[in-house]
Amino acid sequence: MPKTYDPQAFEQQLYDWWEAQGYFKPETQFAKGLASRDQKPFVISMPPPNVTGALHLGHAMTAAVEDLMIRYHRMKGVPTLWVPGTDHAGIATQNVVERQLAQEGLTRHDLGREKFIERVWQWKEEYGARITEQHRRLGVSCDWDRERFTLDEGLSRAVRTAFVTLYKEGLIYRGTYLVNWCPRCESAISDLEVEHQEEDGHLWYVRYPLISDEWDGPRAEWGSGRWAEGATEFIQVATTRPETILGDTAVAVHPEDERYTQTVGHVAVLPAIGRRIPIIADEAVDPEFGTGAVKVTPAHDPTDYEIGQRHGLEQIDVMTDTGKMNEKAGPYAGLDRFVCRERLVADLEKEGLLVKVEPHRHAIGHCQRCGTVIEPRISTQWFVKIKPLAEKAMEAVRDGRIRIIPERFERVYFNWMENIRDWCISRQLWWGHRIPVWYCKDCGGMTCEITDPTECAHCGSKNIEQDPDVLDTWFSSGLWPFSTLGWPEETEDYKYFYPTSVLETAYDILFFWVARMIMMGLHFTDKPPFEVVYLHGLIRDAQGRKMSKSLGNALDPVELINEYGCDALRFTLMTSSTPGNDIKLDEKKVEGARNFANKVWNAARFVITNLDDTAPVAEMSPDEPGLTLADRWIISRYHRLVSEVTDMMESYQYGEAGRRIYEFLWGEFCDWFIEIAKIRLYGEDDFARETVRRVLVYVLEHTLRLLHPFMPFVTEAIWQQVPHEGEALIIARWPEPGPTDETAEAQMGLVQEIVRGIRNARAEYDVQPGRRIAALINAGDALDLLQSQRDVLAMLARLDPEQLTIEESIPAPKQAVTIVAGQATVYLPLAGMVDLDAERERLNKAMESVRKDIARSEKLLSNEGFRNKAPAEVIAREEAKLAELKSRLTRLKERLALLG
RNA sequence: GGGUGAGUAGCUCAGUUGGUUAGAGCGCACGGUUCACAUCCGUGAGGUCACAGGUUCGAAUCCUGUCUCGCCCA
Repeated sequence: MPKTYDPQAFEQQLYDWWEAQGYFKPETQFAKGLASRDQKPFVISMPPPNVTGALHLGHAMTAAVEDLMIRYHRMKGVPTLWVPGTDHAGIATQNVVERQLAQEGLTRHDLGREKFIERVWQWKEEYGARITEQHRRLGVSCDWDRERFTLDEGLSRAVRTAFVTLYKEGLIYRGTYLVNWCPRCESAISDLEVEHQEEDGHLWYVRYPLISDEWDGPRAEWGSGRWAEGATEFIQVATTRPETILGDTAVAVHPEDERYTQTVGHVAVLPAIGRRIPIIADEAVDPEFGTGAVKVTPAHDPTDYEIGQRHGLEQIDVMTDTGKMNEKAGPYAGLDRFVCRERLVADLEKEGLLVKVEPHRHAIGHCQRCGTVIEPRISTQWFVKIKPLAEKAMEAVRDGRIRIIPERFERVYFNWMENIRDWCISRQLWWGHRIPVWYCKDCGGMTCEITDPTECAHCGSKNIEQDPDVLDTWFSSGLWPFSTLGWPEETEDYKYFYPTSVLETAYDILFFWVARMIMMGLHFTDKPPFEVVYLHGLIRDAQGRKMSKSLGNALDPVELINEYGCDALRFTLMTSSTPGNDIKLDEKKVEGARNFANKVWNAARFVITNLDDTAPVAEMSPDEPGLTLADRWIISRYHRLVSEVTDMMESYQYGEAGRRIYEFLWGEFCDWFIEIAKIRLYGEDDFARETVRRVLVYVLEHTLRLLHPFMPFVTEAIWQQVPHEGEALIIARWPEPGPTDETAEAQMGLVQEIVRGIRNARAEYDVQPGRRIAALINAGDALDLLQSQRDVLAMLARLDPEQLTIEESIPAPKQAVTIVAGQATVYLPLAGMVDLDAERERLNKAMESVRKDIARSEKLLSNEGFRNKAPAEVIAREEAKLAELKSRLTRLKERLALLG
């Protein structure tokens, strides 16, 4: 093994080998007898990354968590399947390809629908392959033979089936409603795809002239400055979007607003357009806002839309698909909506109709994909009637058939589900699943079928045309857990692997994706699509900002892997947070994880180079004869680790599990056990040497198994070199907890305390690091124990074995440093180095701290309530602690007295 | 406006049924070329667990309120 850990040297190679061996496939488990078909499988559908570009750290996070779950279950001997795939990502992908075209000076219209789609497929082939390659670098052990793409034939059939079914059930309908329109994407989008941002805007106060006995309407041209000449009465409204004035069809006030009681029923003249619009009363108006009178634009505002519905107002869409003003906008037709805003405001001012402008902060909706300001707009679209689906979806979580981790997200889920609104699923795009509805040009009927119809279902006319629109990407993603397994066909995979086990993803797509999968899954398969939803947090930069390309703070997972190795990245992602919490990723952490990998690498190198045909060690117990204290201790600690880590894995505490393994390997196995092992490895006793080798092999080989789901590559690479049974760590069995030895753990604790005490004293007294010093150990009850650990103490504390005295009771030498450790008292006669004053001060400080602890402990123990109510175990522990402290204090006192 | 998360060492974070002296990594200080590892080893400093009440024998942990920051929804 090379001296330094170099992940580049083996990661790729190991991955190829694993894949070639078929280890990622459940069939291999069956073939090798590692699992059987009678068992309930563990299944994850991988959230399909968009084929828009490259993977980011969020994908790395998903990969790390899911691969950990998959590897853990595979090692547990459970049939395990992880289905990978990619998403066509309608708007996003169409956008990137359009951007690419724009660089060639082309638009998608220049190419035409067919050519454009070809172009997007080219993109998909290129980037889909790249994503797959990157996924492999992340070490994902998914079944690539089952890889799917949302536009695959099978998945397209699933989409068709789903649509047609919902259509025939009356849960999909077409209608003209107010939708969110993105003028840049030239498409409707769903409520979820609108991102609201607080922004500084303005509130324009405008007055509309009222028709009266004195004034029956404008006599001059708009823009002449005399348009409202002669008008005597006005109603004042306030708006944040003046351009929508052009589509106003009423002015509304609150019915109980006395200021306007007289005005209701009058008629106003709409500026610029000259349309006569009524003053109406409606409960929805907030009398506190602005002037208490609001302009009503049913075609461009959600509230106004509803008011319009109640009052039968005309809906006038004044814009085009691209956000320009249309012919309904009168003099402003052809202008961009924001240019129109400026012009109109200027003209209103000129006509004396602009009363004032106030700064105003409000939330503005933006397109999630391109950032363009959303225009609420009347449009004919397809919708899913969602309430019936949502009811069932809530029930599944409420009754525990689906569990969300962390649990708090269940409330978020309910909250959203309860207030859910119909889902607009049609998109005016070219890239995606075409809506399977054909319109008859003769009878006007709609034909909706799974297979393309050739004639109208109503009149038999051949003169039919398919709806040009495509479906929201999330409509197909919603079917993912079952469509990837073959649904609507009753395939073997579908029957065996569905429903899946865990759906793991970032919490930001809980609504977009998870909720929809639950709704669709329950509706179409009658089963919850998964049992557990595990949500991880978002990756942020070291300053806590969301990583983004525009900020330039996005770390590329592949670059990190190149620099630190995949294992380091994955270990960092797994151990840096708890479920549902965001991670501020600092490259320093990745470096630390890389160092850990290096540590494990070198520990293994040490073990391996010190073996001599040592056989694999399947089992070991602390009570096996011939073991030393250190052996019993490390075996016991290891068994405890297995038990704790397994519990944590079962309860989704992966981060904590990873940290425990880290602490064990570095802080116990390397820092203590390996050091102690050297005594026997470098000694003359063959039996002792062979024993310690066996312990080293046993603990190392099995701890690698625990670490494997966190750091798959380095563990496999090492494991292959360590004596073991079986062909690969990836399919090795997860260890079972074995017996522990509390006595050994306690005794080793004393040894460690003594060693630390001596090291501390050496450091404080500036003893040369290499110098072997004398020590007198007053062992008390621990005499046998400490005598048996002479070599260990001498080695770890750098004591001179010739001058190491361990007795039950030793009179203290005057010129010595005193260390009180557990039942033992250690004297270091550092000739000529001990400053008596300094030593007195040291002892006094120690006494002070002990006295404080004694006081606290005594107070607690003398408390009636504590004695009566605390568990006996806690009381006993406290009593033991107090006794220990008292003995410690006595010894410190004696020592101080001796110093005079 | 509603909901929700966070506030623990200089920084980033652990701390899952309330129970020893609240931990880690990084950073910092001091010291180290011993044959696994300087991607390392040893030692150390550093915290009134945001604040105020409450429940309890006992609270970082449970409850109430307040403040600051973030996110989601409207």
